[in-house]
Amino acid sequence: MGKKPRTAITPTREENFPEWYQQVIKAADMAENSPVRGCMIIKPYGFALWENMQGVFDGMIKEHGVQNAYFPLLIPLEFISREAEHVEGFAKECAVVTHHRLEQGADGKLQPAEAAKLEEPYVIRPTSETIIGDSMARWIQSYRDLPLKLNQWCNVMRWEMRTRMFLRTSEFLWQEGHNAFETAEEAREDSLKMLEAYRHFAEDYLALPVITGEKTEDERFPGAVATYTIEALMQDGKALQAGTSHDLGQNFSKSIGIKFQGRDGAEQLAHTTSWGISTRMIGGMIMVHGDDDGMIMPPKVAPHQVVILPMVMDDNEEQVMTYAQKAADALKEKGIRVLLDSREMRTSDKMWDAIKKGISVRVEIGGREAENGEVTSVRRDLGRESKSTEGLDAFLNRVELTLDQMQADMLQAAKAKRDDAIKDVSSLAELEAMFKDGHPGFVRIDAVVRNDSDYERVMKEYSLTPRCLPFDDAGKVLIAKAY
RNA sequence: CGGAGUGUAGCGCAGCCUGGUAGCGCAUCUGCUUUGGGAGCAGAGGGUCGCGGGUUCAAAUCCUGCCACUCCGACCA
Repeated sequence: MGKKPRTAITPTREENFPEWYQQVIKAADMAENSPVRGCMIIKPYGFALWENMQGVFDGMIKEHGVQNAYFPLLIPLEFISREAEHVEGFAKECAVVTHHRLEQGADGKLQPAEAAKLEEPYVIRPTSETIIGDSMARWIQSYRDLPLKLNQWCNVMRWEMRTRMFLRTSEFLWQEGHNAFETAEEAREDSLKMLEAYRHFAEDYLALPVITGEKTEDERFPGAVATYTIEALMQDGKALQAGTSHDLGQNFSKSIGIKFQGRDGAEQLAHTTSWGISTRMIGGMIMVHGDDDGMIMPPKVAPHQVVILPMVMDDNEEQVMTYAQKAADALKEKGIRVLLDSREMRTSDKMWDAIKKGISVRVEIGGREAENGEVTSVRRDLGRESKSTEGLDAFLNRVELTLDQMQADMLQAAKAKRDDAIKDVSSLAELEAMFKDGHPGFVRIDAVVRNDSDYERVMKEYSLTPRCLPFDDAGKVLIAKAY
């Protein structure tokens, strides 16, 4: 068999990172472009990943006392205009619904019916602060109604100029949490708590190392008092904002009227927060974990944690399949998400399919294994070097450990790469030289650099943005190119 | 919205400069042989060449208008 070392994905990351990214998504069968500009079709394998992510995070927020609810897709135009900065921030990317009926035009083609023009247009939600706030204003009467913590899993739409699958699409899936509190301290604390939930989720489930910090004023969410972020670093050296939480102070309460009677009997405005993560995180996982053979799924959220490939010959099909089924059942019994790949395909094709999809552990079962009660397994992140054969029971006993180890190793590897790509500099000139030299990654510098008269020029020239004021390095700012 | 590029079979591309029967690789289907890291041979199916005008006996090819997508910027999760 021809076995020249070939990568499953062309081009390689080195050759053309953006193209590699697209090809990984295609090869793993996660998503494809849609007939609608800027939107994507999430295919079953990609959606399975999202569902697992949802499942984990949904559990986490419920432990924080958050309740799920659902608010409408359409928002009255007037709602959006309530908060001044909010309008400013979103007006230019809102899709607007203006009619409620179609009719045949003179040319026989369907068109919006003039007679069915809406008096007040609706906006397709770019985010739901205003419409949820409207409900909160009615639901909250007394300090006894607080805190109120709501979340919804939904789609939102922002008319983006330039889209990229998962990273930036006009329509995307996310969760948006909206909490209301009695005091400013509680709201501030809450926004930091939700950020910590994001960090925990990203690092301990997606194996994405992130830096937590606060956004600078210019990067703040429209209408927020403070915006907090988790920033991840992709393999090409660009940063990705993977989740944000906002302390909205009383800005939205004031403009929407979320008032309550306080303990002293006086009327007060609630303090609110909002926080969200989206399908964008999937893009981050691809760009942090993927290699030149495709996706690598962190075991904790992998759609399939183990794939079993039966190596069937003409004379042993029944024996091998029976044994493979037994192994699959035993794994399922342990709560492992296992896929027995019994499709009628060449085994080598199934193998590459499993590799490109990034299935965490691959198990090969052929005549030898069936005969001896063994399994042969390989970890996706380590490749064929990690191939080993052992008794089925021994494998079953350690499989959870193996998955945990892989999860930990993936985070560790990503962290090492990330830390390597953070450079400290002490002047703007040094920073400029760094990026002029093509530095891939973060540069850490005294936050006062932002007062430098030449700061704007340098940032613009190298398309840099301040990613955050990291909590772990007071007085510093992290600067990088970003998605 | 600027700059660049690409639209030809499911996917990736050649053909265009110099107009003349629409091709290649992979995938698909059939048969046989194979089978532990991308199998071999033989055969088969599959196309309004992005869309509309124009030039011409003749257009994937030349002219022209439009559309879509991708990349790089500006904007943003």
